[in-house]
Amino acid sequence: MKTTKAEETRNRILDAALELFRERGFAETTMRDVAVAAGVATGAAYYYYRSKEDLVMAFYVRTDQEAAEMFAAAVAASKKLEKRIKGLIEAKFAQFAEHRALLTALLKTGVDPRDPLSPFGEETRAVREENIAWYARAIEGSDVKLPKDIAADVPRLLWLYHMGLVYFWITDESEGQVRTHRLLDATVELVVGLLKAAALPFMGPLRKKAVKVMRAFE
Amino acid sequence: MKTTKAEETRNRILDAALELFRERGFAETTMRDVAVAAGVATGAAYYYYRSKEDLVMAFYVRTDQEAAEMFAAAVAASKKLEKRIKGLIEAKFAQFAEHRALLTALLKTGVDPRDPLSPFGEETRAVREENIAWYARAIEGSDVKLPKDIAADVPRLLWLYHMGLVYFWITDESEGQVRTHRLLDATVELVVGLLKAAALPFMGPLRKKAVKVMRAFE
DNA sequence: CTTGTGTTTTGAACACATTCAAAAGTGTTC
DNA sequence: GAACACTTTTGAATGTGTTCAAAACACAAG
Repeated sequence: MKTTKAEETRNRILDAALELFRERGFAETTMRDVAVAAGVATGAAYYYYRSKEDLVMAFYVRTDQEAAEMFAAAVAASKKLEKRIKGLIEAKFAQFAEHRALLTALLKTGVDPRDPLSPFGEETRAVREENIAWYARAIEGSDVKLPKDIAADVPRLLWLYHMGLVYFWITDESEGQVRTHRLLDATVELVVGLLKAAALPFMGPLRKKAVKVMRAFE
Repeated sequence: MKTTKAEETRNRILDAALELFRERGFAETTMRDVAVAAGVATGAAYYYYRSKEDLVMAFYVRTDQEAAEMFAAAVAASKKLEKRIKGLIEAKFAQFAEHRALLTALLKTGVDPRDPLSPFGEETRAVREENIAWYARAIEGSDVKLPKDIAADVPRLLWLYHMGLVYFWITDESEGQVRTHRLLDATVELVVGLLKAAALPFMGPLRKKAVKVMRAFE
């Protein structure tokens, strides 16, 4: 738990930023505000973070890592893949609930895959792979047995599915994000149903076609 | 074809902007550059366009409208739905090819549905509905008969599918966007196959489930 | 013509993210 | 403890999207 002085400053800046972002909103908070609140000069914020959005990314990474126990609990809670996936995604929502709106800032830069903060880019590989690994664990020992030819790809696909829901959630202004939860309920059923159906003997050709699509994605 | 003086100025600004965007890139072009190139004061650009991105949107709308004949040709070219959809999407790519990179600017603001320039928002309804209508026309008189319960939703879903491909295309840096074309080939087959399968008698329950999902989307 | 009203155009001013050169601090080597 | 190198901190300067109050213009009504 030893934090050097620099670490301490770094955290102070992030904490100050988050507090202001939550109170006032991302766009309404200036980097000067953040610096003042953290008790440092404006330039200091840029010594530790590349951009205003980078602050949000730091928050995202930190929060996502802190969620590890909740993810583990979600997987442990049931043998049913459907429940596990729902659990994982709901855990993520719960974790980020307080700062939901803030994440739109990440969306804006993130849609461009060339942006360092893109969820598909090189820089975010570590978090991404960690997240994908959770879906691999969810499948392992669940009630769904995957055919060999698609097994390697499915965790990545589930991650993609989860990203879609996260996007929907971030932009969902309905009370308590009910709409997202309804969508989750409906689609998770569909997705797992599809995975189960994929194992049926006569589904071989269709799987081949699907695998071909995934290869195009790379 | 009468263009008032104001119209003329408006167009001059957009044309100057596009020229610069193509030569130099969106981020690298300043609004001052645009104004100078168009022979007006900086403020004039903002009299006609709300923002720098709004220039791109104006270009998008204009180009999309100009594509009407190509869309019509794509639908007329075949009775096979698969070919028609491919044709529509390829027509769009062809039309925007020269300014592909430019559209990332729209992505950035567009991911936020609250943004006026979002493809899902109120302001863009007209273009969106026009685009959706093309998919309705593609289905009409094609080799695919849709079940009543989903018929109304399918054009909108195809539009969504096409948006996904457009997103992929915009961000696809492969030579001539081959990867997107491969993805298009592979998925359009899958999509149409799915629509055909949906008509089979025993698919009723699954369709019901799918419709439920669409309702959650609203 | 003159006046008045609405439209178009102007360019300076503003706000804010980001950069940068210089200063201050910290620690290490002799 | 002096000299050096490296890290951290500073705050002024820069660049650019956007706003705005004032001018210039267009044109209708009297």
